[in-house]
Amino acid sequence: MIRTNSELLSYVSQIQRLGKWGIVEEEFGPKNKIIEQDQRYSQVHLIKEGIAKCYISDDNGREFIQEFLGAGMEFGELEVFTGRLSICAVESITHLTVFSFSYADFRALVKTDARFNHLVMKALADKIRYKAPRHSYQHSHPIEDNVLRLQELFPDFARVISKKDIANYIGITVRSLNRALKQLEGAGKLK
Amino acid sequence: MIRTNSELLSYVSQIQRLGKWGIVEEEFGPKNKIIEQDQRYSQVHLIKEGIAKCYISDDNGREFIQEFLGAGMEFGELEVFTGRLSICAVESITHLTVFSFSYADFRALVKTDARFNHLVMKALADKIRYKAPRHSYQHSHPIEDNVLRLQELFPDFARVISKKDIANYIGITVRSLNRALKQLEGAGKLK
DNA sequence: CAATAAAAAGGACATTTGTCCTACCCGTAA
DNA sequence: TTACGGGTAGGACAAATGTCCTTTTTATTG
Repeated sequence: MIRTNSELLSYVSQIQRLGKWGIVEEEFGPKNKIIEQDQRYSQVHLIKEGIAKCYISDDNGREFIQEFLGAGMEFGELEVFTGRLSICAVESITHLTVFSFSYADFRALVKTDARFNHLVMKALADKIRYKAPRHSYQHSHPIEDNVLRLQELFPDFARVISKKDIANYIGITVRSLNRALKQLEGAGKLK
Repeated sequence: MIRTNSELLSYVSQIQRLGKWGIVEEEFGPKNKIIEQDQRYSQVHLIKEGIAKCYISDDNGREFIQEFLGAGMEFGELEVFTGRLSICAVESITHLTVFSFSYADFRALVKTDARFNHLVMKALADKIRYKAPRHSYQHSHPIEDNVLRLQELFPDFARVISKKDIANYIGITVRSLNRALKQLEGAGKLK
């Protein structure tokens, strides 16, 4: 449920320690909007520590959470390749420490460092291969199944992530989430 | 709605004409299952001509269409990077002509040809940036809006793609699709 | 051509889910 | 302290959507 990428994180930490590139460390408190939707930026970020959410808001003001990002996950990297505006907003949930690259450095690394290139490519592929089955599952299974699934993947999700975020992640309303939780409690399948 | 990538197609055509790599051309009739879900393969494909669908089937036998693939779209490439089983099945809709690479050649090209590397990276990024807003839109808009949207993106979708596939693409049943179409006809918003 | 299968259309009903609303608890700022 | 906002919880109702089924149309193939 909360995605991570330890291989990428440790490699980037290593690069950063060398000091050859302008990779800086930044800190954010909780509930900090780091990236807004439909904007242009010039930095790529990689989470060193903490949890953030990446979400799309639609015209009706609803939020649809794409991913919860944990250690080693990048964001803002798509735009380097597509040259277009950001599609997701990213907001810290817990306190967050990130590495930040300029587009120029990120591009240069991708071009000259084969291992970095490969890890970034793999990270993109992983984002795709993770998203598809999740949406498919959500679509074709009742809410209760989805909740149980979360519980398996991340036993104490309820203690870290708000109900609202969980609902937006599953793509339902808080009301429906509560109904499902009630249902599961009654059946003794929860907690 | 039907994704394409002319830049990648023309570059691969060019590479193939050089004959330095073992890129072969293959043909498939309509309704041919080229890739099955949860299998291991050793080839990457790129569509030269025709339309295919890429879909996930869930445990209940329902299909959820991820993308309609047109000229220049790759499939089977994720597994080169992730080393895992296929997540989607791919089936031709029309007659299909594809270029096929062995994993070895694909990997070698990614490693040695900077332009190819960049185009593949961009193609991955595009797959991500395309998928997210679509699912978000589908989720938070009534079916009618989704149908109208398809109509805009691809005016005569109904003549090429079956109702079942369209419904599976939007993530609804055929019954609901018919209801929406009826609704729109009545309001004079269709055709 | 006839036979059969697959796709399309839609009625009737049940269920799920969303919308709207009210209430409660808790932490914080005035 | 009091007032307020945010998160949580759940009742009542309406609307959207799925399920199941029947009929018609269109395409395929022996």
